[in-house]
Amino acid sequence: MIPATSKKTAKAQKTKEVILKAALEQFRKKGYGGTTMRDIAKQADVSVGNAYYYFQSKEEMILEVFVRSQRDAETRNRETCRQTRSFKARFSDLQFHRLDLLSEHRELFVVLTQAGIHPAHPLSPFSAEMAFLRNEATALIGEAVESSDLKVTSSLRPYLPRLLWLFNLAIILFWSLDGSREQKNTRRLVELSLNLMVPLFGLTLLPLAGIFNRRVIEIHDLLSSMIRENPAPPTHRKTK
Amino acid sequence: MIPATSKKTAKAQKTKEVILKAALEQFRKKGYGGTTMRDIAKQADVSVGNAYYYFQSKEEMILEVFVRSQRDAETRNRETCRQTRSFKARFSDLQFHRLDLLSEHRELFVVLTQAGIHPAHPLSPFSAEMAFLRNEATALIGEAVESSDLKVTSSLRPYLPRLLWLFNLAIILFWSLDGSREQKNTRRLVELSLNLMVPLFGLTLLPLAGIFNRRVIEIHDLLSSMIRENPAPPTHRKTK
DNA sequence: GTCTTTTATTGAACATGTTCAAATATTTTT
DNA sequence: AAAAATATTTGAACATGTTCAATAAAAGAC
Repeated sequence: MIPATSKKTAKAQKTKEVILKAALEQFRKKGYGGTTMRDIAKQADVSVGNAYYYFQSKEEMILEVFVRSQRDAETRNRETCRQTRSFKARFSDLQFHRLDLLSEHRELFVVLTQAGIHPAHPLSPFSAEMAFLRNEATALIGEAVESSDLKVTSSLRPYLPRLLWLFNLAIILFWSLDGSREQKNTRRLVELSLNLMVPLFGLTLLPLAGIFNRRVIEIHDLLSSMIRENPAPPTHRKTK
Repeated sequence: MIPATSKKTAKAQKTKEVILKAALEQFRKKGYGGTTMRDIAKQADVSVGNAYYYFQSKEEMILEVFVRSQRDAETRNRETCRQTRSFKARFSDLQFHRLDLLSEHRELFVVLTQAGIHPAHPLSPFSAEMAFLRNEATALIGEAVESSDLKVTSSLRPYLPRLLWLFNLAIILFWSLDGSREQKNTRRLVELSLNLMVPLFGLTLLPLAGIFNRRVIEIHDLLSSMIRENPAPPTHRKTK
């Protein structure tokens, strides 16, 4: 969980929980845009100001959902990794376990994405504030790649986790907009993309592929320059 | 231009112009977020309500800028096409002519992108309302590909304009966030991407590439399913 | 147990995008 | 040119995310 206003009273922690639950219920019932902070406060039986004591903004409530699902996906994915060495299986599982968990809140991720477009926005997946989440996610992907059957040149290998994480972001965006039944289209997109990517990774082993590989790395670096690394690792405080 | 409230008085047209100019000046001076509708109205010396008579929302003012640049890029790109058959040259030019024109308003496109995330939003590049712009842009790319030196299998060729248009969107997003001097990074990204893509397109001619090509087409179709085609061409009305 | 400091809670006030009914100006009809 | 119809303009009112000074509750110090 977010390490902001945490180790206070136990009661406070509970209030936060109540507010979050109220928010989610309202979101589900009336959609994010249709829910006002006053609605949420009323449902949680607290004042509007109190909600702002626990959440920096309406948007930030969404984040909380995401963070929790990340933790959940983590333990679950380790299991899957034990069961199969297939990269495709591992990676799909990683995607879909979480997405299935969150399927009721798909709409919320559109909002999160909108905010996140701007790398400096606290909720952006590229922001310094999100560094911890990003690193967790990237590491998880790294684990999935590590001992898998994926064939790829070793020069590219260190960059894979982050590249796949970026891909992951794109998938989440697509998913959040995917109105097809049970998000069939997202499943299809992941499947198709992997079918395209995995063999291409295999081709990076060819001697002539060197020039391509280098370019992929350069693109990786360029995209990575959007990421704001976490400046202060130990003390967690209000990151306003 | 947008075919909404148009063929009215000449004076009205002028007022719209005045308001738009005022808006842009304020945006440049104080940023999009820092500018209020009241600021704009004051600067344009009209009432707030009047601004809303011409623009459906604050966001829509941004669009107007984009639409105008598109027209401009169009004539200019035709020229370039006459001068070179190199696909890379043509495509880069297409990108950068427009982006250079708009470089003062880079920030605005972040806002546009945020809105556009949702395909149903009127300002989304995927929306029905934007169909005309999208089609213009896609057609322009089509022209650039047509008689160029690009080597690519014929089965993929019909899909290129739209695929490249999607790529184009990604570039614009990157550009709008690119703080490097004179957007050097965006230039680099386009260059690197083309260097990666163009040879890959060449590879689609190989006999073994068929399966890849088919997958690319399937991905294309999937992504295209996000696009809302224009349903009612003639009568334009409030699309709230 | 009382005093002090910290944490939690409140609701009214604020900022700002947007709407709307009414007023004014312009164009069209007769 | 008067009347009718239509287009433009206004500013006050509205909705809603957010802030803030004041208050209450809890925890800690003594």
